[in-house]
Amino acid sequence: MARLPVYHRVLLDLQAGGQSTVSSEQLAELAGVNAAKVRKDLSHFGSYGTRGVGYEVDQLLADLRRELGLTHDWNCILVGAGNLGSALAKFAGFSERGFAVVAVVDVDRSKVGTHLGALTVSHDEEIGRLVADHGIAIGIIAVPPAAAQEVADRLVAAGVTSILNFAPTVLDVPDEVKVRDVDLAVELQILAFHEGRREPRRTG
Amino acid sequence: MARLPVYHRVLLDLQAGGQSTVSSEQLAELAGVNAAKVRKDLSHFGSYGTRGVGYEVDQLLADLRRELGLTHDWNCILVGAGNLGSALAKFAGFSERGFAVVAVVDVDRSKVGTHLGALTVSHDEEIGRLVADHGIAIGIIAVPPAAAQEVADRLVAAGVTSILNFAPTVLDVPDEVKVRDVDLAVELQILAFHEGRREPRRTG
DNA sequence: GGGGCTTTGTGAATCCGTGAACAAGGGCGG
DNA sequence: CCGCCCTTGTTCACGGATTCACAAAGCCCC
Ligand SMILES: NC(=O)c1ccc[n+]([C@@H]2O[C@H](COP(=O)([O-])OP(=O)(O)OC[C@H]3O[C@@H](n4cnc5c(N)ncnc54)[C@H](O)[C@@H]3O)[C@@H](O)[C@H]2O)c1
Ligand SMILES: NC(=O)c1ccc[n+]([C@@H]2O[C@H](COP(=O)([O-])OP(=O)(O)OC[C@H]3O[C@@H](n4cnc5c(N)ncnc54)[C@H](O)[C@@H]3O)[C@@H](O)[C@H]2O)c1
Repeated sequence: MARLPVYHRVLLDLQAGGQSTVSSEQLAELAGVNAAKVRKDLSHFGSYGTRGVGYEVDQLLADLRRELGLTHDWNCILVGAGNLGSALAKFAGFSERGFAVVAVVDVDRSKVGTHLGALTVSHDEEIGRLVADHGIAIGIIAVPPAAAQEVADRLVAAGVTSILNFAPTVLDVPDEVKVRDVDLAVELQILAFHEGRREPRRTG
Repeated sequence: MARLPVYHRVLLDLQAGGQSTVSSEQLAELAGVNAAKVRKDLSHFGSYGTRGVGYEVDQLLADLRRELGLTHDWNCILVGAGNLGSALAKFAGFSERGFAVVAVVDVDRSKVGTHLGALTVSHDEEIGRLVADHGIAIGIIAVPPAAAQEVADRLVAAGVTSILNFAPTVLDVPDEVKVRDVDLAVELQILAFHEGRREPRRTG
C-alpha cells in the first residue's frame, strides 16, 4: 500500500504535537483519504484500536515502522551528482524518515572528490565496493536518460535490490529488483491533461 | 490515465529514432505495460491503427498531444528557490515535454534578483502579477512543509488551478484545483517496505 | 485477385480497490 | 453495576481497471 507512508508521516506530526490517541476519522482527514480506508489498511496488519476511543499514536507508529521496515535506517547510494543529484544529496529531510544517503558517485572525474553537504563524491567504478562496504540495498539514479540503463545494470550487479529512478526511461532489471520511477514531466502532463479538460483552450 | 504521458515519451524516442510505425506490442514493451492495455487506452480517444501494421508514430503523437493538452506550451511558476527549486529551475528537460518554468519566486530577499539558468528570482508578493502576466495555470511548490499551505493559498488566490507539490504535506485546496504530490521519502519507504518483506532483517 | 499472415479493436470474465453501512465492543457516566 | 454512546472491525455491493482471447480487417506476396 502506498498510503502507509503517508499515515506514518501524519502520525509523526501528531506525536510531535503531543497527541496520544487518534481516531480513524481524524487520521483520514489529515491524510486526505476515506476513514473506512484507514481502518481497513490498519486492520490488515493486526491493528489494536480501542473501540470508542481510537488508536494509540505511539503504538500505531511502532507498528507502522515495523510494517514499513523502518526499524533501522536504510543506507542508499546516489548515482549522478548533477542538478538533481546535488539537491538530493544536500537534502536533510530523508534522515528524519529513516533513510541515509551514504554514498554519491559520478562518472565525471572533475566532480569526484567534491563535497555535497557531508558527503564526498566517489567515482562510478567504486559502486561495487561502496555497496558492499555499507550494506546498501537501495540505489537512486539521477543521471541522464541515456546512461540510466547502464547505471541500473551496475547497481544490480553490485547487489542493489531496490531502485528509485529519476531518469525518464523504463529500466530493464531482473524480476527480483524493485524499481520506482519518478518522472516529473509525467506529473506535469497529468496536470495539463486535466487542465485541458477544464476549458478547451486557455492561455498557458 | 497516468500512462498516456509514458506513451508520449516513448513515441518521442521512437520518432527521434526514425521509426514510422509501431505495434501495440512494441509500444507495450517499451512502456512496461500490457499490449491489450495499450490498445484499449489508445482506442479510448479514437485511435487509427492499421490492422496488420500498427500505428503511425507521427499520427499517434499528434493525437496524444491533443489529448494531453500539449498543443501549446504550459507556463509554470516555481515557488521556492532552495535546493530542489534550483535544480528544477535549471533543468532543461521540461521544455522538451511541453512545459516552461517562466517565473521563480522566493520569500528570502537575499535570493530575489539572483539568477537560476535564464530566470531571475522574484519576490513572493509578485505571485499574483506573474501569474496574471504570463497566463500561468500550473504552480510548483518547493518550499519547506510549514510554508506549503500558505503558498498553496496564494497560488490559488492568484488563479493557479493545478499544483505540483514537493512538500510532504496534504494541501487543502478548493475542489476545482488539482494537486499532485511528489514525496520522495514516501517513494523510498515503499521500496523499503518491499525490501523488508524480502528477507526479515538484513543490513541497510 | 486471392489467400495467408499479422495486428487491431473489443467482448467477456475476472480481479482489485473503494466506500457505505452496520454489528460488535469498550469506556464512561450515572 | 448498567446502559448509553462512540469508534472500530468487517461485510457487502459496486465500479473500474486489467487481462485473455478472438473475430474483423488490412497488407503483401504469389
Ligand atoms: N534537474 C531536475 O530538476 C530534474 C527534473 C526531472 C527529471 N530529472 C532527471 O534527472 C536526471 C538527472 O538530471 P540532472 O538535471 O541532475 O542532470 P545533470 O546533467 O545536471 O546531471 C547528471 C549527472 O550524471 C552524471 N553521469 C552521467 N553519466 C553517468 C554515469 N554513467 N554514471 C554516473 N554518473 C553519470 C553526469 O556527470 C552529471 O553529473 C535526468 O535523467 C533528468 O531527466 C531532473
Ligand atoms: N531537496 C531535495 O532533494 C528534496 C527532496 C525531497 C523533498 N523535498 C522537499 O522540497 C521542499 C524544498 O526542499 P529544499 O531542499 O529545496 O528546501 P530549502 O530549504 O533548500 O529551500 C526552501 C526555499 O523555500 C523558500 N521559502 C520558504 N518559505 C517560503 C514562502 N512562504 N514563499 C516562498 N518561498 C519560501 C526558502 O527561502 C528557501 O529558499 C521541502 O518541502 C522538502 O521537504 C526536497
